[in-house]
Amino acid sequence: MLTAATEVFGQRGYAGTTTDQVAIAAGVSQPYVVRIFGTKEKLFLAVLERALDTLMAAFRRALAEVSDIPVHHRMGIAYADLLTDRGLLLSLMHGFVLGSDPEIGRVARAGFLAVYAFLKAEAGMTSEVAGDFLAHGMMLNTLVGIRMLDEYDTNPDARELLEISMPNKLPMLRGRQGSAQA
Amino acid sequence: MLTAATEVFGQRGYAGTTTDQVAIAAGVSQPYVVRIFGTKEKLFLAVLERALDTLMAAFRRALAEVSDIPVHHRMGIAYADLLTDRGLLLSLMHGFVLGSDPEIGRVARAGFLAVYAFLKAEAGMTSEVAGDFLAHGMMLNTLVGIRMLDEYDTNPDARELLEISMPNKLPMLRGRQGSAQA
DNA sequence: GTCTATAGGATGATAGAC
DNA sequence: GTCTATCATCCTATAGAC
Repeated sequence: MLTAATEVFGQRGYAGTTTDQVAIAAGVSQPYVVRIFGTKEKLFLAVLERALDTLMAAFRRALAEVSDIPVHHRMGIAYADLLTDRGLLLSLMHGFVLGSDPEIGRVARAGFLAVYAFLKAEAGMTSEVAGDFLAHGMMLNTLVGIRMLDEYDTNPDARELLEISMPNKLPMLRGRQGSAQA
Repeated sequence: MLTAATEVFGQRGYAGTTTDQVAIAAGVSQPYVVRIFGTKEKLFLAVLERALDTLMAAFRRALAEVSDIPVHHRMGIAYADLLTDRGLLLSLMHGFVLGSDPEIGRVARAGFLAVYAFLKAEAGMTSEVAGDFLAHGMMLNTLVGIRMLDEYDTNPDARELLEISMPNKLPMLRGRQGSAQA
């Protein structure tokens, strides 16, 4: 049910999603969704928290890996791999731009800062490198959210932008165009 | 009325904004807002188009300037200056993550690609530099949307992140904390 | 645990007066 | 041009049965 909610919220945003859409995606009744999570807002907060936990776990795993690929690059791959968890990065992104909402904003800021702190303290990045890393993460989120993949075949600039922003990830993503989306 | 709508949409997003909130912000009646723009969606599209026009105009102006500051840097300043137009960058950002909506997605993708094309063709950036430029733009949008400024005084990481991402812009922004937001 | 039925409130849009 | 009144729909949440 959380994963179903993640997918729908990722696609339509917090306000744009109805508890009924989540219920249908999860194969349960609408009142049951509300019964389990209390309110729609609590459901979204649960989605955000699971997304942040998943993200941090992926980063820790990438950091612990023994490999000759530089840490910085491994973390980028780990981030892009999260695209397979449909709606996860986009739900986060929707949370990030809703900072004006008291509860959502609090969780979003705390999560964002936790990632930044992790990149510096544990992954050993400088402030500048961590900032660049996050910037490219936000770019990737945006490209997915804006569905730039839809223009891959028809617009050379779109293709170029995608290839710059997520090399190695495109074959996987292009295999599932048209459907729900990441 | 468009500027009022821009501010509200920037803060609450497309679905999270009611035509009544826009009407109040503009000092008119709710039916009048609908009467003028036809539908809420058309209103949002008008906001997006104005934002994109304003953005491109700012870039062209920065490009035409005679200065010893490198073009690349001038464009960054021009972008950050758009923060004074409340809600403009955030309305754009909300549009960007709604790529799944047929109409909004179409306008958002076209606008994003137009900016990318401009950066390469007219500002003379390489694909990589243009990609980096856009990435940092998305980062700035995110930091504003998440209201990272609210943590400036209490969280050293937040402060650091803001200073990395928008040097020279903080004094201006900090002068209007707590109110609506950019 | 999960459903059906439904209340209660908001919201986008229309009609029509001034 | 702009408003008041209002409808119809949608949506979150609750009540209560199985």
